[in-house]
Amino acid sequence: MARWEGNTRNRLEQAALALFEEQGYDRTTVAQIAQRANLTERSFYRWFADKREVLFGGSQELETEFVTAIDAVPPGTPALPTLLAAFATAPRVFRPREFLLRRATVIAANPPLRERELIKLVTISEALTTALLDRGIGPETARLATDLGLSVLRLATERWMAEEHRDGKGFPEALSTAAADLLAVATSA
Amino acid sequence: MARWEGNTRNRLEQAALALFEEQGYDRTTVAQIAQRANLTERSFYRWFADKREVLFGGSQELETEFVTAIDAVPPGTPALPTLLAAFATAPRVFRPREFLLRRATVIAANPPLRERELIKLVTISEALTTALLDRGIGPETARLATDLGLSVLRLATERWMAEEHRDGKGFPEALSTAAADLLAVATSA
DNA sequence: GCGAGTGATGACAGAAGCTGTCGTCACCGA
DNA sequence: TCGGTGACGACAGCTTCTGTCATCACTCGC
Repeated sequence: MARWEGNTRNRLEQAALALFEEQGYDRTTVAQIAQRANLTERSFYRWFADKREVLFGGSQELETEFVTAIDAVPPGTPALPTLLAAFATAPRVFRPREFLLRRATVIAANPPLRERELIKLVTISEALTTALLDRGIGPETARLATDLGLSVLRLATERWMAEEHRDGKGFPEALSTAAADLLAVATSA
Repeated sequence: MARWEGNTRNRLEQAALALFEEQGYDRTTVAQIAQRANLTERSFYRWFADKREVLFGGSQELETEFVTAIDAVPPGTPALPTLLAAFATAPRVFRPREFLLRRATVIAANPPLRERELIKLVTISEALTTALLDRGIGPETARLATDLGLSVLRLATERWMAEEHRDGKGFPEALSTAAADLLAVATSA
């Protein structure tokens, strides 16, 4: 095996994504992933806790990014506006868009990967709630605001992805629009 | 092995929950569960797709219950009120409360089980959205309303569980209160 | 009653996921 | 130049999950 090539983690991620696309998630063995990255199966598990985790490396960074953005919002801002302001700033999207799309396709097609994605989302959700707590917002309010914020974020992102866009242009507007739509649904009693 | 005892599925569920409590989820093997239920490991997999699934047998019934309740709401009712009305009626809670509490404790302590719980929730969420769609509600509105409704349901349930209660008394009120709190957070821009 | 069909089960084999352990080798600092 | 450190390979082994086939209990039609 060719050792010390560097970039080990990224090599494994790329190999895994490619193989999942080529032959499907469940018909791909960890040994195959490792082999394509010039490693052994055992080494794969030194970089990732399990086979699913190889597609979720950026989760931690995203969480940090969001929390940092929240901390940068002017004090005294209400909970939901705080989250929306943070969302508008944060998405510098670390990974190339193409990678994210390929990744999303693979995840959507495989229940085990969807499960992992959901728990990553919950983890981020809990981090957001905690960040709001640190700003003096009450627990239940923080929790509700997080639910609302993530709902808005998803709708805005879906609409955003459906159109042609460059950079982050227009994303804050998409957030505002989605927030207004949510409010309309909430008040149409 | 003692065959044909009947109630096989339930025997496996009870054995699994007990063992998870006694020695933890990951230190319990499927073979042990099967043995306590007077079965072999292979038979376990004839009743449940995998080790996690043994704790989520009632998920399908709950989904059906909710969807049925939605269909019973008067036509023309807005999306969110429809969901809340359905939630207020549906929780006849099939399983004994004690079982649900033990189950919740085990799930909360084990990430693999949390993952499974999340995807079950998403499945129910999708069913709710579809049920709203069938009532002529637009896709995005249905989705937003489902997000809102589940957020309200969770808050109401948490508060509900924290107090002393008999039957379903007061649960509709808890839903109303939670909905009002959500609205307050949504509008406090 | 009695034989064929049906369904649940046991027994066995085996692939793949995941972990523990130990020795090896490249790199780094003193 | 030498010992420490960290990444890696090589095994061994347990567990999860699946495929396959024989067996046994129950049912239904005759």
